Amino acid sequence: LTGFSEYSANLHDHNTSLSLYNIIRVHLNFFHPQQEMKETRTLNFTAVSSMSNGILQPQLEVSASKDVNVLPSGQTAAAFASRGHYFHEKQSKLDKNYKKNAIYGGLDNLSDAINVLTEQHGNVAGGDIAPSAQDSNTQHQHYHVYIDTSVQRSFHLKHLMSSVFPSNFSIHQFYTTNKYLFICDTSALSKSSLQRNRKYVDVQWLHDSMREHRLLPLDKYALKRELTKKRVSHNANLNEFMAQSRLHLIGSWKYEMTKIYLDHLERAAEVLRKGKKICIGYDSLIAHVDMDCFFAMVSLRNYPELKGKPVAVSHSSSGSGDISSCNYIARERGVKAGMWMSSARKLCPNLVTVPYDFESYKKVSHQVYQILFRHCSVVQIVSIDEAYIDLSYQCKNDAEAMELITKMREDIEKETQCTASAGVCENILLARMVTKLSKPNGQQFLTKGNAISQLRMEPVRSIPGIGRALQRKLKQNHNITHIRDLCDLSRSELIQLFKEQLGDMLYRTSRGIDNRTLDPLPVRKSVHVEMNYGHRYKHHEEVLAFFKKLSEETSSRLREYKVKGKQIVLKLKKRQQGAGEPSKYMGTGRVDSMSKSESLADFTDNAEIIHHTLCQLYETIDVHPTDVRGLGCSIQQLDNYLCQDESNIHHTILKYFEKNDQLSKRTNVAEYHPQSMSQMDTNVFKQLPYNLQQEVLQVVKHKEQIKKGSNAPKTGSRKKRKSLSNSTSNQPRKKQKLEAKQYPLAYYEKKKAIEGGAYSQYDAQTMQELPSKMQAAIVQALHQKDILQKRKKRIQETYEDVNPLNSPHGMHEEGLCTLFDDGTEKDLRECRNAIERMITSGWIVKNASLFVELVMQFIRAQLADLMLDCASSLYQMVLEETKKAHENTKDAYLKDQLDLIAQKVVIHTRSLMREYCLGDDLETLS
DNA sequence: ATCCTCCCCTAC
DNA sequence: TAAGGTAGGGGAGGAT
Ligand SMILES: Nc1ccn([C@H]2C[C@H](O)[C@@H](COP(=O)(O)OP(=O)(O)OP(=O)(O)O)O2)c(=O)n1
Ligand SMILES: [Mg+2]
Ligand SMILES: [Mg+2]
Repeated sequence: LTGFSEYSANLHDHNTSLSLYNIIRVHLNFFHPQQEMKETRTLNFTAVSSMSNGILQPQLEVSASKDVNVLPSGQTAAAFASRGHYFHEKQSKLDKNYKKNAIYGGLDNLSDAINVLTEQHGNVAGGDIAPSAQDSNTQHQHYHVYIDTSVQRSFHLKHLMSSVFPSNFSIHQFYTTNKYLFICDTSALSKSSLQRNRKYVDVQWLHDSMREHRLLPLDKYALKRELTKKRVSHNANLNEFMAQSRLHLIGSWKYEMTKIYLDHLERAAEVLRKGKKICIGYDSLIAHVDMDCFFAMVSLRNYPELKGKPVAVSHSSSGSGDISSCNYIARERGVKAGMWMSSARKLCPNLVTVPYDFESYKKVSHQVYQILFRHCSVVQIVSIDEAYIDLSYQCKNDAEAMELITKMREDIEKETQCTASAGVCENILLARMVTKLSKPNGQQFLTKGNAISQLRMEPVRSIPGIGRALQRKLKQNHNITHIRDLCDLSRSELIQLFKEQLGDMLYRTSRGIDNRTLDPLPVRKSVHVEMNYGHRYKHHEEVLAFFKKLSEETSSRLREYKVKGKQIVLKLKKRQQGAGEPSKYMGTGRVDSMSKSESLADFTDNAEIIHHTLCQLYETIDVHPTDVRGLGCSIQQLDNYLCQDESNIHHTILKYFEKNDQLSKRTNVAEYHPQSMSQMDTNVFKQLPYNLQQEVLQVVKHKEQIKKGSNAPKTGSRKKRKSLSNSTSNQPRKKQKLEAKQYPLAYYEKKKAIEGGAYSQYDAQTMQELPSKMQAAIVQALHQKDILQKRKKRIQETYEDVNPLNSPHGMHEEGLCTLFDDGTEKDLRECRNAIERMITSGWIVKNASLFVELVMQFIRAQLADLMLDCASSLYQMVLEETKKAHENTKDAYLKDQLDLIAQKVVIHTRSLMREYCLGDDLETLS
């Protein structure tokens, strides 16, 4: 202390040093009144007040047995250096309001470190309390107390002193928040700076305590109740909310990581594309790695003393705070993620809560992925704490796979002090389910058969894809609770009960069938920003003000992700009729969710446009501002999605104009932006000849009228909408004008009639009016678009619809898939086998049209890629196989079906050939 | 038959 | 007090 006072003299900010001196004395007296301080140790701390370079590190001869925090001095120095004349100003400011400048951290006891949180509003203080990045000049800064984790471990901050609390000052990162005591100068207390869960005490308490050499009782110094009284409404702020939201973190992490590890993931995709598996005896070897109770484990590293106790991660230690994750001791008592603290407490009264440590979650996640990428080439990022690995490309057998997994799990534990579990099996689905069986801190390889037999006993809920609702539906309607119950039903029975899609899903998952490949490079299809928390408004203006923030956030994310979108969706949650204030603090309670969307003419990432659209959409929703419980914005139809192909289509038309220079007159009518223009590209529109523009506009206006007639009284709820649209349906309907007469383009007409799809979006009359060259250009564009759509679908169907037919008979979809995936390296024999088995298994009888569709898609794909010989082989093969089967069977029905199939294939192929201008003769194909 | 809009479900 | 987000799959029902 003596040493300290000497240093004090060196501190320009005398008050800071004095206060430091005082608070340390208080603690010395209180915690160690008799203790002799013979030993001298060094306690470093930083006080940011210096004129020289912003940093002083006075040494204080008091006890500090553990390492103490040294603030990132580089940062501070830089911050101050950049300000130049700043210090002169600061000096006078400090002189003027000397009491108002400091926020100090105190000591819990002397063996703990001290973090000194100095500074007033608006300036960086040694990295400890920092305004979040952006607007450092404005009033509205966000402060986060940041404490280095190495310190946090042994650091219990007990007292925070300040005369000035930033309005959104938060100390959530500390061990437990409700112990804090804020020592404030009442005069400086602003209403907005109060945090209702804390006790506030006048600064006089400190002075008196020092005089008496002991900590005095607090009651007398407690600040008046009206000052600490709660504010009526809080209205969470979007940025602050996102900073605290665990769901925001885990929801945005996948694409964040994808961006960071793009190189690795591209290489992974390349390996998959080459398809050179080296595993023997298995179709695939897939590993799934998932961290054990991730948030809980990471947070617990800061509290080694809590080992062995039931621990949950939550913002609050009671009430309606969500549990994000909990350790396995707590799970034994039934505590689960997503549960509220109050219910968890009932199950487990001695549950301990630890606060979130978002930075560490991100850091550990990185460490884990670095380990995975270090050892593996094909990794798919699933979430903040899990990944799939395709080991088929680097392990010959399961033993090698497990050896690699062991190594990686060891590395993970060594480098992060957190454990992971892993499952290895023959496909993605089973790998994931085996992981669950192996938790916590375990690993396992199971053959497909073993995995399935073990999983039979698990509840249906353990199947990924079966959640709350489906579990309930299965139980209530069919008394199905376990996977084995699903296995008792055949595929056709399941499809009968649950329709094609769901029935098939249940069939496949219950049997452990899954032939998806890893997808390491996901393409974003939408961008969402949502906040369903903290909305309590009185006036529409407040809602609109939130839209401002919302659209800014959305726009900034779009720009960050480098995408623009065409469709803007407003999402709104409205208090349900009769629902009172929800039991979750600032929560939504019972609500009706609704959404409204608008399609723009152009791709946008512009905040104003988004804001404007949101406000417009909001007007169409009938809601009182007091009932708004959740607001969100989502952007769809992004320009990264199929963008190349779509721009090609545009280019086709634009090129036409460029080449032929037929841009005679132009108009400015493009300023007219009704909804129905959304399907058009304004750039193209602007370049159209004048008369054509007029014509297009006419059609557009007509559409508008129709829309208005039927659209006006819509509301959000499905029931209402239904009845309303019934009541409007007797109004005169469109049809009359769009009735087609005769199209000059027989080709186009036929396409539209037969194909629908891309072709049906265009108005025949308009087409008719176009110059013939342009017609040709458009038809070409339509054709391209059509192929694209088909191809997209084809990809989906290959994996979803083909699967069922291989089901109990083994994995013979491979044949079709190889042919489809890579026409040049096809194995026709396998393909032939696949077809043969489709026929012999009887599948083909029930799915004749699907089969034809499938075959035609493959042929079309080959033709589109100009793989004529490939198309020809497939065409012939199908005919041969059906013929062969026809001869070999006595089943008349099957014969009929086979005939039909062959016929259809011939017809479709012929029309395909015409489409590709390959002539009429099927022999030319060969 | 397919598109479009709105909605529900699921995983983390 | 508390921070109930994000993204994708898929279905219903009306429109085209
Ligand atoms: N409802 C949920 C589910 C998950 N998470 C977060 C916390 C989890 O730690 C993390 C990872 O989710 P997991 O499903 O992998 O769960 P854990 O890792 O916590 O436990 P397990 O050992 O079962 O994987 O995501 C969350 O905040 N809220
Ligand atoms: Mg986990
Ligand atoms: Mg996980």
